[in-house]
Amino acid sequence: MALNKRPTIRDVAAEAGVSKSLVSLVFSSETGVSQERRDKVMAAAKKLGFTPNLWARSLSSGSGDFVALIVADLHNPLFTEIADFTRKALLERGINTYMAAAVISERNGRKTLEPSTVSSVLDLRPKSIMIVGGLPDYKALKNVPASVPVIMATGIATQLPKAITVRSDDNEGMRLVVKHLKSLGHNRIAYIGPRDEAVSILREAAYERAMLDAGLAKSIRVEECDRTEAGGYSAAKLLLSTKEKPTAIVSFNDIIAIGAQDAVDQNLEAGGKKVALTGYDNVYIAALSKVSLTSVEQEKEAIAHKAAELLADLDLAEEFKGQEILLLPRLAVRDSTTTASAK
Amino acid sequence: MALNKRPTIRDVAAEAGVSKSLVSLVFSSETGVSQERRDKVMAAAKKLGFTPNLWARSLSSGSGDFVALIVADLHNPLFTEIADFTRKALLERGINTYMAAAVISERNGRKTLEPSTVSSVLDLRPKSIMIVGGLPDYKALKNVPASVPVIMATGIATQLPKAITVRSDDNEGMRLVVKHLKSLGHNRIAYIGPRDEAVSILREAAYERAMLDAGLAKSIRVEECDRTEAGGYSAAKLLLSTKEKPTAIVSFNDIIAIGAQDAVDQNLEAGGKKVALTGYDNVYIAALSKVSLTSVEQEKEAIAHKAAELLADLDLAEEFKGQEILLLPRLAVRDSTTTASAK
DNA sequence: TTGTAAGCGTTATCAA
DNA sequence: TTGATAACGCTTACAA
Repeated sequence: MALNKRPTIRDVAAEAGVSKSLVSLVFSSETGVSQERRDKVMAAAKKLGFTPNLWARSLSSGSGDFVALIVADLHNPLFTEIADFTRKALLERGINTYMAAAVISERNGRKTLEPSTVSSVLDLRPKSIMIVGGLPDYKALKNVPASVPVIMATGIATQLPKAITVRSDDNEGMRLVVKHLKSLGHNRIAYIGPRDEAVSILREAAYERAMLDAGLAKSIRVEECDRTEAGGYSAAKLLLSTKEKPTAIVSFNDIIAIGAQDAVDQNLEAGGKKVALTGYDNVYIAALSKVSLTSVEQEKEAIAHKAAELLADLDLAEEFKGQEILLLPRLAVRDSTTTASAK
Repeated sequence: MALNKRPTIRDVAAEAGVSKSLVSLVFSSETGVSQERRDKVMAAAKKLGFTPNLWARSLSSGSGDFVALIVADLHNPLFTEIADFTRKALLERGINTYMAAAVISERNGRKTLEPSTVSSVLDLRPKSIMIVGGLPDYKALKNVPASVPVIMATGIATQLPKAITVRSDDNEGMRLVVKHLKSLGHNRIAYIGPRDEAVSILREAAYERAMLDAGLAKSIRVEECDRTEAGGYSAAKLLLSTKEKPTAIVSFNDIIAIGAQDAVDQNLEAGGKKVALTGYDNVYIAALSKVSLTSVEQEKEAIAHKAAELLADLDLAEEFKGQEILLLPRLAVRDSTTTASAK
């Protein structure tokens, strides 16, 4: 029933009256074919609407001429934005990208990465791989051939010693946050966030270090919560119900902060003082004027560009193998820390 | 350098001491192999860590055992949520999905679909295809073999006469919106939105029809804008600066409405009356308590389920070829229409 | 510069 | 129930 079968190299060869290897040559190399034949082949290809099958190509050649992008979570705008920037940067270099979403399934409460996601991408034989965000596990990526560089953007994979990590410096990010809050006169600064994987643990540690450095060690108060608005809400609610209410709350990310914002607002309505609040990631929701959340911008575009550079250049990637590339974040100051009263 | 080459059917065959066709049989059919050999093959496969290469498989067999999901825009939560629901529903039926993001590039101001996205997906030979959202053009999809059903979720593709459209009824959605606003006493109800493709044009028409049916024909006032917050803001600003200010503004979608919300708030602060505002899609941002936007829920989950049903069952899809499946939307009422004053 | 033939990892056909 | 052998769409020695 395949009425509309795509034409193959063979069809083109027949049409042009040449061998199929010659057609292949025309499409894979700039030189080595006489102009005359080249024109004939191109004409035939155009006539039939032929485009090479990318996958048959990479099956045959052992490696495809494209980069694979695996996005950990499509609902996290931080990830999709970085993925998009990377794709754009790669496209400018004339490199095709293939973007797939990681399939994460929840078996009895534990998240696991469906290995088929990764293995099907590997079967496509990309020349390099970028993973945006943290994955629940990295088993499936152990099978990546040594010749294929793996770039982690944002996430951390200690289990992949050869991977290159491109992320922004959380220590610096938290330093910015704490410094900003301290300069506003805050003295009791709490933290809320999850402790579910490398990034969250690192970021909490970064907060603690920043507090120490700022001489605010004693005011540390941490409340663990999950990565949802609801989680942020309850954690903040809890903190605000303690006797020693914090005057500011630092959140692991924007989603959590947005949940916490409700608790902060309720506290204000109940006659409490305005509690300052910060997020992290500077996702576009944080910038909405209704939300107006002070947040740490990880410089997504810079991360994407650095990643694209490595993905495009295998030699460069080889050089950076196993390293961590840290970029400097920047603070986006908004109403959640600067306005004295609720709107 | 391919140190970690994945084992192939041949390796397994050698290890198990059988022919490679037998290994293939074991992995592709439940029956037809003696239990003894089957066990031997499975043991060898497990030992070597073999999993079949999905793409070599579909290259050889002419069609892969998976469904392709093409998401028009990763930044639109409406789309990613529907895609995720669909994937989940398909996974429950034991069907693999492959999800790819459409690459839309902007050449001198005109958006076009990078045909490579679609043709690469087609080269993978999915057994059916779902497109979530509207694409700038459908040329690349003309090549889909007649045997492969195409399901459009949310979007409309008049250029694909064989495609099945699953979407919610915009006429009903707008009827709900207008009825709701009318019941609140609104008499001047304006509309803002783009007119860039089928869905937006249809929705605007649905609004006009709903207004007519409600006997509010004379109060129709439409302002065109692009699909961004900024677009919504300026359109609303414009409407509110006219002499006959609307008392309510209906937006094409939530993003636009969120932009319009700022204009509405400013109007209020400037001493104006509270203008009611509605969105469309009921994206999760609309539900944030800071935003609290009345919106039309398209029943994403129902759309996803219907789509999954069609994607999974080729015969059923054949039956519905070229048809449009309309689901009933529902109104999510929130503060943006019910609260008399700003918070 | 061009063609022939083998092979990428798999399935499918057909004998054995 | 099994195993050769020829595809699938392509690349790539190797020969011509």
